[in-house]
Amino acid sequence: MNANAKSERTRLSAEDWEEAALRLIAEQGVGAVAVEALARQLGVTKGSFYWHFRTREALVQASLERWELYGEREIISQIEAIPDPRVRLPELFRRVAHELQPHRVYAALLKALDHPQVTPVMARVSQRRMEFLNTAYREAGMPPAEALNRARLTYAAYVGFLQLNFTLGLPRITHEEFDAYVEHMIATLIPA
Amino acid sequence: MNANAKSERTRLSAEDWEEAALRLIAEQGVGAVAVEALARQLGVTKGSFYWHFRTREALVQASLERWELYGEREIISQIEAIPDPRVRLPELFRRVAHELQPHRVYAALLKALDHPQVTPVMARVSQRRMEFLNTAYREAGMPPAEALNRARLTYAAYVGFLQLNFTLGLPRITHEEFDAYVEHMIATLIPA
DNA sequence: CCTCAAACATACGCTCGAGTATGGATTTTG
DNA sequence: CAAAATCCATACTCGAGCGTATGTTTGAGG
Repeated sequence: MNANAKSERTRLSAEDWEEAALRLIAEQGVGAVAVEALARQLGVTKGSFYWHFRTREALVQASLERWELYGEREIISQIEAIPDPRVRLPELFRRVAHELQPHRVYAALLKALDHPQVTPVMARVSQRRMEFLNTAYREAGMPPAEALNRARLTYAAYVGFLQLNFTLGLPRITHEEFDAYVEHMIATLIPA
Repeated sequence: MNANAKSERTRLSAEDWEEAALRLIAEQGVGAVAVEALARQLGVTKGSFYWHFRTREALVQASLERWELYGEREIISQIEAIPDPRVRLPELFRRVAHELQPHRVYAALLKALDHPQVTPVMARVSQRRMEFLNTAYREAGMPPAEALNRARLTYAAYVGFLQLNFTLGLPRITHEEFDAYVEHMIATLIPA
């Protein structure tokens, strides 16, 4: 798709820095985004960075905005294409469960919720997703008041699972056990 | 119970430093534990600190061990005193929901799960709590395989709620709405 | 091929926080 | 009360990381 880590492209653009920063965020968190470290990883020096960005803060900001803008839509639009509302939620659960890769950034940002640049982004993204769940539950036939709470509960379970499994690696779970867990979630949280 | 923040005790002990560190962790996270900042808060200088601890890492370690050791037992022992297993879980949910203060440290540590000193502590604590939930569900009459998954789901919901509400402050929820949410959790996650 | 702006390198200054060295003050104890 | 142990202050070093200043390369258009 584009240049890899080391010395394929001769000149870099601001977008290259932003994507590299996002990779670093996904792997080591927001705090690990250091200018000189990124420069080494891209095969250049600070001199390059400070041409593209005014400050380190600006890079983080641009990366987060980029993530919020381009890193979402896919799954939601796929789910919205499913005609029967009652099939949507189980399908959503299963797909999210088997594509944990794109959630690496989200999991990393969860650990930086107090960061002033991260907070508003995560507030917007989480809010949107919960509202999506909310309408999905209502369209599946659940009364509004209950649907809202169920959406909150579902999303909390998602967030908690990310934390416990992704970062902590707990519980040590096999592939089959995981599938059983997902089905248990579906049976418990989605009305028949 | 003991000396407060500023200048009541003339001499300090290692425990004083550990408790001060835990307060700081609860309020600003593990990353905010800085030696000189803590010293100012306690009304002394670094010279004092490095008599009690060999390094900053040692303080963090001691604080975490202290938290793991003394900071738990209360709620669990209270719940275990309830005779009827079917009443335990709803009671647990309600008490946990209305005593969010002692969970500040846990919520802060969730944001530092990648920290090498935090990881093992959180793994142990979370594992213990999930096993407690597991047996509670089994004693309430749930089949073992289902009970384990339900325990995972419940604890994930707890963790996720901490993150979304505590740190992010989302969703903006009133006291009454919160109670309704807790009852919804009980109705959804606990078998009749 | 020449030029000029974009893209990068090099070398610096600055701040912040951890850790050390050493001496002074304050208890505790024989 | 003297001495020894405990507790703390002051004054440093040192490395990491951000940002700046200024010179150097590269490549696309005239």
